[in-house]
Amino acid sequence: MPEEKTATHAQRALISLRKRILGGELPGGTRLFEVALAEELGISRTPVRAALSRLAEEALLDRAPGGGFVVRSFAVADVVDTIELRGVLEGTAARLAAERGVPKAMMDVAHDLLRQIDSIFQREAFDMESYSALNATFHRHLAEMSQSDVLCREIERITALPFASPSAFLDDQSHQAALVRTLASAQDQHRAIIDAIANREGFRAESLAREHARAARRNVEFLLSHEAALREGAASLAILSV
Amino acid sequence: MPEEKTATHAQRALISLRKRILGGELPGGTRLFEVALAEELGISRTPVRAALSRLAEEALLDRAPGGGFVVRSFAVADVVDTIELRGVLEGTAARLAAERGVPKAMMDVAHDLLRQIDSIFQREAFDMESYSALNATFHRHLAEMSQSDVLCREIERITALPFASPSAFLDDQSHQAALVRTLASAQDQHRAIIDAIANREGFRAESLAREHARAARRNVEFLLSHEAALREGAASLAILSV
DNA sequence: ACCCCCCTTTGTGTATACATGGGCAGAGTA
DNA sequence: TACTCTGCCCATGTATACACAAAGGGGGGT
Repeated sequence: MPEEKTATHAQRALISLRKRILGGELPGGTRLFEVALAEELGISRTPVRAALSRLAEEALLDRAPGGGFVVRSFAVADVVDTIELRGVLEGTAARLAAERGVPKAMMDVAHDLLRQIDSIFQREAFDMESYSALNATFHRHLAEMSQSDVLCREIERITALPFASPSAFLDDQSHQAALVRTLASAQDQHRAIIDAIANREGFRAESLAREHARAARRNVEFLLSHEAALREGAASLAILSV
Repeated sequence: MPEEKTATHAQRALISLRKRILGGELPGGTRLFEVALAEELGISRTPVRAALSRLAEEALLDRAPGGGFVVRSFAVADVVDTIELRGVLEGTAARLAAERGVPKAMMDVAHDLLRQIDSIFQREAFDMESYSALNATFHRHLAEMSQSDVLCREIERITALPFASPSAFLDDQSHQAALVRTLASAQDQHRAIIDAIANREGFRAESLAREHARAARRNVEFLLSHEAALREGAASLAILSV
């Protein structure tokens, strides 16, 4: 077997359960029982509890009133609201960056990331994997430019939800061709946000970052409007309850 | 004080540890050891672990890289940023409420809360405890008017931090007299926010809610500018690292 | 026939013993 | 003196046994 498995049982359980929740195999509302999971995974209850507890931190599980854990339900409205929230938070990061000013070194990194993303568009075959990675890095860097640990932390937290990540629907195989066309304009927005920050235009930076998140929202709504066919290919949406 | 010890050891440990962290008795950066805490509390490691895990969910503890927990450090900048963040989130709630429209029943509750707060100002002796409670209720209701579970959840999460709560510095004994004067204008802002929502003025509602949070920020900055004397009385600030 | 009580089942809470692994100190050597 | 290697120690990881509380079902009483 691929001996890659991480050290502790708790970590393996965490990874395994997370995958099953995100994959929709454990639908929202499912009560998770320690004993059952322990037997299933061939480990004792203790590491299972540890894993469940961490999944609750990740907001994938809710604690049931009398103890125990329940898989959190995500409706379509929740996905939309979460993306909206990411837009608001990234907008705040952009505004704070503009208002507070960004050290030159950090600004250089931002421009470098912009250039790297540009270069992807210039190759013949579009390398979605590289774009997705660079896009994630750019967004992480944008958060850091706010120079607010608190804000970074919350953005990271929200972004950890699979459907709310800035690169959420890029890996989905179903509609890449249609998607690539929209990425060029996303990159224009990236550039505009950095420009606004450089010019200390807080309001403009915030507005642009919010609008940028709307692209992800349109993406979700597009995927969901085409029911089964496209939705099958959208792994990030497997978690949806309805 | 009705000594209402809850059922389980884990809950008692949670409460005890939370109090000690918030009270500054366990300063930021302190590593918490399971065995030591277990002995200290006279219980076994298992419930201690459970309590630590929940404190990590509450963002009062960080998980150390190699396992274990460390008390989170809050600098002044973090307090300011957290309050700013609350303003942003409540602003978003207010905007969404305005954009999406609020059911009449909910709007009635909001107006009723406004009236109840008004009535506090009309008594001779200002009842800070009642004001504090009503203020918290009003802010919770404002979040709910957004009709977004995701947003409510995040607001509640941020608001759980002692210094970020809308009623954070109201209970502090030291400067109540000076404080009461500002509360009347806070109530004006409450009214304006609800008015904006009723008129479906999203931008105005958002701006007002943000500005409203700035009052809390000014409060912190005032308390901190008067060093020891006032800060002693501000229990919410005991957690501060510096 | 209905209701109440008890007993069993099931799930989490807790204690404890043992495993494991990383870091540090001390000794031995170049 | 500096460096490294070894072994101990401490903190967390894991398994397991037992405790306890809640819910459900069956049996007996009225």
